[in-house]
Amino acid sequence: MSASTSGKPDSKRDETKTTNRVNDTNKDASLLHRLAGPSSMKAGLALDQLEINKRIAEASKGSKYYENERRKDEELASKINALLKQRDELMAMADIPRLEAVADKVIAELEATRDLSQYIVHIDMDSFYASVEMLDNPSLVGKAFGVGSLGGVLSTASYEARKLGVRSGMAGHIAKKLAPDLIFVTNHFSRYSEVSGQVMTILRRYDETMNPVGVDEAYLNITDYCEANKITPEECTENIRKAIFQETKLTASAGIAPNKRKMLAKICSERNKPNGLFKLEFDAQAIRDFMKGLPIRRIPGVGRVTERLLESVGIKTCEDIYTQRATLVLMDKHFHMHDKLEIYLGLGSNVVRPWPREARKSVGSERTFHAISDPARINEKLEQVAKELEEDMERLGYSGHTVTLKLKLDTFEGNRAKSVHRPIRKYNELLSVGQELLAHELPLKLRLLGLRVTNLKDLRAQESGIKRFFGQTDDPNTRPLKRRKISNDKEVNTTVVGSILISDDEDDVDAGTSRKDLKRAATATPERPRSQILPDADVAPRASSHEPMPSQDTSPLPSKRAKTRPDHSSTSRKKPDELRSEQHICPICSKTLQTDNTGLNEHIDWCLSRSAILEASASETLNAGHGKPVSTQNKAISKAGGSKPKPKATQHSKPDIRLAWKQL
DNA sequence: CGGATCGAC
DNA sequence: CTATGTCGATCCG
Ligand SMILES: Nc1ncnc2c1ncn2[C@H]1C[C@H](O)[C@@H](COP(=O)(O)OP(=O)(O)OP(=O)(O)O)O1
Ligand SMILES: [Mg+2]
Ligand SMILES: [Mg+2]
Repeated sequence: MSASTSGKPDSKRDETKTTNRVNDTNKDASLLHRLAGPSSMKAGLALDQLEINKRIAEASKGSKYYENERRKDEELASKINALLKQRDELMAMADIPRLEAVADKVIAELEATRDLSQYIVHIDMDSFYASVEMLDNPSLVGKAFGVGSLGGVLSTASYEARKLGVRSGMAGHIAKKLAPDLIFVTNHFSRYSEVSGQVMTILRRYDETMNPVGVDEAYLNITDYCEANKITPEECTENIRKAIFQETKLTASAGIAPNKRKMLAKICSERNKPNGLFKLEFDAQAIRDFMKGLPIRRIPGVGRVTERLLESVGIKTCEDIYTQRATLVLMDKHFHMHDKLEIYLGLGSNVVRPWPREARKSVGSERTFHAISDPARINEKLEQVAKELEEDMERLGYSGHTVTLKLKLDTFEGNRAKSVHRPIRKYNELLSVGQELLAHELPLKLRLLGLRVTNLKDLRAQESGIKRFFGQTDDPNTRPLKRRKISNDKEVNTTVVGSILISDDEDDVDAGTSRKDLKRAATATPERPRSQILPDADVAPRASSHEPMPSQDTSPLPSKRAKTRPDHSSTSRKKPDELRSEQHICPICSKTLQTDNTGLNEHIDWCLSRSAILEASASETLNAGHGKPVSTQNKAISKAGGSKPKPKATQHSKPDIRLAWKQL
């Protein structure tokens, strides 16, 4: 049961299966597994993994961090026990063949939606931060080093260091135990940002709508490019990798597949990590075979906790998803059958597009320091955080309406957060709100303080409708972007009449600007009392304009793209891609529904139990309107009275008791 | 809607 | 002795 909120060392990536098998049921083994995360790469390492885990456990023992992890691990374990108990009860009564039939039907329908027409490429730079560091300091080449600090956490590590078990997210001192000769190199975020900009610029040449994900990776749809230039996807991708290498001297790995996120292309790019390419065969059967052997943990979105949950019901590889489909149907609420079946089939979205500014939902800043309880000193930390946050908000061009305070006790546990509403923009506002929230919690010993603003207002967005004289501070290609919900604000135009607008703007990435910042050190040592003046430390993960990219594909924006992708759009229209918009097709009864997600789920629940009860035969006939055009889509502008305008039908909070009774 | 969890880079 | 920072999604009540 590995778990824990705080980031564990990067695991994922491991082939040589999870060695321990005998100890697997052992509590210690699970905790150990979580602390370390499977690592190892190719063969060779398998043997060492147990030893590595052991050393990590030894080094961790006794620390508060470790104790907190252990606590979480136990919580998860009991959660799983409860889940299994429920499953056993349900399975005892269930008509398994029927449940499997339900899943099989969904599988058949999903298979029918498979779209192999697009060439989606995922590009990911190799050990990015580490590679940039080697670029700037060639003497590091061939050495085992980590980027970060002893006493801090590592952002990443060189491949030589990885061979010894060192990973992203690993505490420096733990890494040192694994690799006594490990070299520590400090982060240079603005450099990474700069290089990232170069890479992204190259990628855009192959696909304007290229979709960056973080600083070192991106998705591209090269279908048009290949067509126009009469080259194969492999050639195109190799050209891309060559261009990146020639222009930046860095290597990247790539994956080519018919869909991206959550699936194939991304998985393929990791297939042969160091400087390689992997293209999946564009054939339904080949894809299904490819998926079969994959450990579910390799699926983006499946982390330690989910892995544990699935493993508890016998699902370790994607093939097991099929074997255990009855359980998935039965406990859909917990296991999301639909998503899992898509994974089993290797299906996924093939929509690639950049992230619009309006998609940002929050801006925050937080900081870890050696635990303190003195209110005055805590307040200083709050001031720092507030100041940094104001700078970021200014730089990014947002103001916000709600602020939440984040705290972490010296025990690592009990992260707590509160929030307040009120228009926020400047430092003093952030600080005073933060102080209010903090005061309410105070007698505490803290190791972290953070502030985050949500309910953002985009200060650079063209004024809704009428005024938009000011230069385009945004994407040069933005056209008549879809208007959002106009200002439904009650509060009339905040301060800032046009004047202040466009303060600095500078545009996207702060491209190597004269950033003399010496601010927070993400991966660096947590707060060095005195001295510690790293004149260079440009440390600070800049949140460049575009970078987040949630799994959701069905994003708002209408496609304004001039270039058209042949079928693509029409093809994918076949199925509701993911299921988020408004129209859905029930996977059980195939009816088209006009409803939101929860409405759809409710319908499916109803539909499942219905069809089970009434024998498959009658399935078609009865379908009283469910999934009806879902009531009013009230935008709920009325916050005045009881904000409960929605009748919200009966909520069967009953978990999975749907198909509980067996057929009779 | 706020808070806690999970996941990712 | 020692364990980051930033952000999105989802579920629960
Ligand atoms: N947990 C983390 N905390 C802070 N920074 C991180 C973390 N994980 C990754 N990063 C940063 C450093 C990485 O170089 C960069 C890109 O991540 P990622 O692509 O996952 O690994 P990587 O590029 O270092 O190695 P790989 O060759 O496996 O891709 O993001
Ligand atoms: Mg990478
Ligand atoms: Mg990456």
